[in-house]
Amino acid sequence: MVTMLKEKGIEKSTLSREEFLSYAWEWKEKYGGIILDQLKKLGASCDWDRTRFTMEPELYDAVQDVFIDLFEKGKIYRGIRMVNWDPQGQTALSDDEVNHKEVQSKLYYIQYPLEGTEGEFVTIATVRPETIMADAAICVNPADERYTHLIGKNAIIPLINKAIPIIADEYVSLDFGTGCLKVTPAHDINDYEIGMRHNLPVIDLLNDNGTLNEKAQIYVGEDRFVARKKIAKELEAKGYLQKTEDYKSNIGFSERTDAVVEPRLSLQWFLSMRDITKPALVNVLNDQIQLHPPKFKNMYRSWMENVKDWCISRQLWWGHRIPAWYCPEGKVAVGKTEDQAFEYYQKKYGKEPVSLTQDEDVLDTWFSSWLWPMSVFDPKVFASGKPNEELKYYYPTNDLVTAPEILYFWVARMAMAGYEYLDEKPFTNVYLTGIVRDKLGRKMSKSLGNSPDPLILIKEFGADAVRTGMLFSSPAGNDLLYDEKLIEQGRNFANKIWNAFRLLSGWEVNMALPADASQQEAVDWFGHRLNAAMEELEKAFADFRIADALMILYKLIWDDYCSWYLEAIKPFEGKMSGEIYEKSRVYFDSLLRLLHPFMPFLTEELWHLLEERKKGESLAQASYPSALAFNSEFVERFEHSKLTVTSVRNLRSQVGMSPKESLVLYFSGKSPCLLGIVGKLANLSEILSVEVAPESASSFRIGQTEYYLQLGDRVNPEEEKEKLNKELAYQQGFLKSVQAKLNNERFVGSAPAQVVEREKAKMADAESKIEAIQLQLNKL
RNA sequence: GGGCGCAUAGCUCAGCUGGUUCAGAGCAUCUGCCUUACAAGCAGAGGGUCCGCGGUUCGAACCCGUGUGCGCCCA
Repeated sequence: MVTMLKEKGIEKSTLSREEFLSYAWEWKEKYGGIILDQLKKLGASCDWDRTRFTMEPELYDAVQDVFIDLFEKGKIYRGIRMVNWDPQGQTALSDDEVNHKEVQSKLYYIQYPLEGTEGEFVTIATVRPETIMADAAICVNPADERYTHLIGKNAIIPLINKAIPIIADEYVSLDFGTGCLKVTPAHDINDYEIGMRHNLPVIDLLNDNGTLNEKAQIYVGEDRFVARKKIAKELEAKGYLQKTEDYKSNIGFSERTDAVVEPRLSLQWFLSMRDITKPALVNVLNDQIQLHPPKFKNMYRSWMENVKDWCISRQLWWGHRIPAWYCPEGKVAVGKTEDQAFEYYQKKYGKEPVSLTQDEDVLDTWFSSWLWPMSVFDPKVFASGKPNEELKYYYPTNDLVTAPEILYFWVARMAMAGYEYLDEKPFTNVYLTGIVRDKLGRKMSKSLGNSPDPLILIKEFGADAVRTGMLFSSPAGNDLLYDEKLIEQGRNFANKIWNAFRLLSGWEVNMALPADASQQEAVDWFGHRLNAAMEELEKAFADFRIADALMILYKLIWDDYCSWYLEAIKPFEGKMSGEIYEKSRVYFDSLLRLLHPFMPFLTEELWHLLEERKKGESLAQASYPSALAFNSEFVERFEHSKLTVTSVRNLRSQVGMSPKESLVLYFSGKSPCLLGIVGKLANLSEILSVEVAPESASSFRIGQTEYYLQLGDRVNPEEEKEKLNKELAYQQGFLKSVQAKLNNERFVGSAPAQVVEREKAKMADAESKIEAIQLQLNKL
């Protein structure tokens, strides 16, 4: 907004409030639309008919209703607070309008004589000697033994010879400067707080334009920086200046005028937080409201337990104007309009005001946002006290998704407002996302130029790729590091799914053709696998582990469905069994449904290509599948089969044998392998059970089963021996460590029986493996 | 200065109340493949002092203490 004005060559200071607001609305129309457009392009599934804006008349009214209500309840009051004052622009600045720079300045060590002594003094260190005339006390840490004897005595401010007390307060740091702090309540917020604790007077010695006023007694009318030099000089001349030191300090400069910002006490509006925070804290601690991830609970608590009253007034134009009015004698009336305020005044003070002027300030932006869960449905509820049907239906909502940085500003305050006005939480779950950073971990910022334009990314990679790319790297509550590689991964995933569909839809189907062994096994297995994955998925969603949920689907689709399932059912040549084809389509349909929340565009498109849908039917509204019971033993058999296939492939590639050359696989005893699939995917002509290991065979072991392949003279017996010896050594070492455990009486005595049993099983397993390896070795 | 949190593979992170061969995933890397869905791909492989030190325990990535390095909030 400020940038837009600058581009138009307009200085904010030349505008009236009304003119400024009309520009602000213009900006809002333009950029508010862009944000919504980006969300739509990303495929955000929102109720677009319900977009609302806190500056709409109805919501504006709601904010004022709440201010007036809380004022009448006595929860809103006026109090003193430091604001950033720009003496050149003669205006208060918001924190955003202050630039902090590190500046080389001087630390002055000034001696304050002790009252009633000759030549005794305390020394304080300050960067602002021009404010000594406003000092209200000298403060030391009560634990500082150097000064304990001085507490309760008086010191004399040099040049004006005024006595001030020496007090003790824990705030003072023992190692900064001399350990003595001059307390100047009007010119420093910490000093102000010390002053409040010790009932010290507040002496403001500056005029609006930064010159000294008559309370300074000396150098009246001089600019603060001129006065600083002159006072330092006079202190030195009169022997009060012990020394000066170079000192780096952080100083605020006005963004508008570049003047050094003066901290200044001013009257501001506050909301008392003592009572209103209570239900908002209790109900997070007792999990009525759950934070995800829960590590934020601690932070939330420490903040809520130490919360200070909320300063709700802001020295800005854009925002909800404070509905407070003042008569010339300073009495306050509240009202949304001058007429209402007039009435209020009459009622409260029993007379008519001479005139009323509205407070110039606006309310903190969170003072409207905290009403959002209610005001968006029923802006009148704060005045009426009776929720309408919509609010009753939607409140409280399930989940709030937001950034952890506004957990305090927004989330906590929505909870406060909710309990205050409806006596009910606004939401059950709060999912805290991370901030997007670049891959170097820096925040995205315009000045660094490291923030990508989402619309350009969407154009280049597709919205689904951008969504999944971001989600791959977003564990709850952690920052997500933006890296284009992740978006590429998302795109590749989308591409993979598209190609799976091409394969599926390209088959020539023969409805009469029965399934072969591999196809039948694959169909049976994938049914179980799918449900197992869905169970995991449901758990991940329930725990708000969104990146994990995506990864479960990524692996289910890419590895299980594409790499294993489709390869297992793929006909070598010729036609596809109708039965298998139908089942595969049903599986694909389920996968599309499951993936839809992550990749809405691609899945919607394929879902319609997969079969003719009814008019108006949409995957976005189709039911989401839920897990059914499955046979985990079957899933494990397949895992065993996978390992078998991989081992065969690996042995082949180790000896440089082409995957096209078929082999015979032998195994001893029993094998849980799905023989059809293993035969097909490992390219085996036969799989045979044998009593004794075949001659000159290479072997591998999966679980309890020993497998053999005759790879002929491609295998170097020496290498094979070495491999077996290595394996043997490992197993023997392992056996030894297990035996050591089991021989340890203290282990057997104190570990749970289950754990001991497991160790025994491990021992037996290792023993049988060693036996098998030795048999192998003997053969060689 | 006060408070909260983090440190595990080259990178981003899982690892539930301490106990299976527990050290894992994805990406990246390396090797071999243009195998009629996909080279934006396929098939394999390697890779870690679980930040250092000390303690508790039969047993520690996990619990306690301490040091170091980072991040955030408040001042």
